[in-house]
Amino acid sequence: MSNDEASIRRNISTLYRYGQAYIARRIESTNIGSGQYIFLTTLYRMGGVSQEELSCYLQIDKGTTAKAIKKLEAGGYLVREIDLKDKRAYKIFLTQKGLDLVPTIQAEVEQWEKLITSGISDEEKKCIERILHKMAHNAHNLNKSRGVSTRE
Amino acid sequence: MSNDEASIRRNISTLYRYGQAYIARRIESTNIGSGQYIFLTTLYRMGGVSQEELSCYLQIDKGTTAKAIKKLEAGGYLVREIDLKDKRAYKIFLTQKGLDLVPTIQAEVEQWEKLITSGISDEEKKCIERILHKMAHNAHNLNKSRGVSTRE
DNA sequence: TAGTAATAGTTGCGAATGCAACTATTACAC
DNA sequence: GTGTAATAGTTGCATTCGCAACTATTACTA
Repeated sequence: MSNDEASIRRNISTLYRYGQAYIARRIESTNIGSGQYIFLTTLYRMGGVSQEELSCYLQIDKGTTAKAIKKLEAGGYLVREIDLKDKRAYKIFLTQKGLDLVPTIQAEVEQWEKLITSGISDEEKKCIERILHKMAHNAHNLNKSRGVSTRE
Repeated sequence: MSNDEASIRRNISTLYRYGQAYIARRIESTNIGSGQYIFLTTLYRMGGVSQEELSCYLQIDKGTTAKAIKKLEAGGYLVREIDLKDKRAYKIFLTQKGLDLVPTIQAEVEQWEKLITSGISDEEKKCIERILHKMAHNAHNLNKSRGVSTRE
């Protein structure tokens, strides 16, 4: 207990905060912030989804999603079409401007991962990817089983 | 394309956000938020340090530290004494109220780590602790080498 | 010793985020 | 069908956080 530097939670915090700052700096020439790029890269692979689906997939609050999508739409990076099968929802598509930007962003994200995994073997990288995914999954399940008493 | 769900950065983000929310819920009966508890637990082990030392050790911006310490002082969890050897700095100590609360917070943090590492072997846990620490270290060095140079 | 650097801390600003309350639409009872 | 519950999205509020500009003190240097 004396040495806290191996704490999972503390290193997660450091990596998250530094990662956000890194991406923000690297794409600051666009008007896209660290809170929006993840939606662009996700929509690149999953065009036509709704905000609800984005929120669920990325495990991000739907209010946060709404604000990010709003900014990206204002910036001309995506468009929203009302889903005619469910008029509450939108179907979201990247514009050409959005599509053009994604490779740049992806390169920055890959560069970040490369930098922080410097000195870490491919095997260890596989290991950490697998375990991080499992931990995130645990965290998500934990959250689901909380509070909402009517379901699950 | 490539499945993005193993992305280090995405799972780090999920774990950070869910972790913050978990701790906030678990200690909401106190008036301590998820942005302050880390200072309490750190001061428990390192009493008498300055805000600068806290910022450096936790790798948190000194402005953020100042605000957290201010709240904790207002709540009566710690006191600040001017360092007579350097009148710019304070030496920070937990009060009895602060000391009494730390075990409760530590228990919640340990419970969180236990919950998210459910189904993960001790060996894997050691592995992830070591690699996360290394990645956080890389991130920190990256940040250091940025500001020093004048270019970019 | 005077003048400049660096350092410790504070504060204001803005971004990212979650939560809760709200509207509008859809789904499901009956 | 009517009424209630669930769902998609919006918005306001509060918290966390980093950055930059600022003050006060200390360290360094010429």
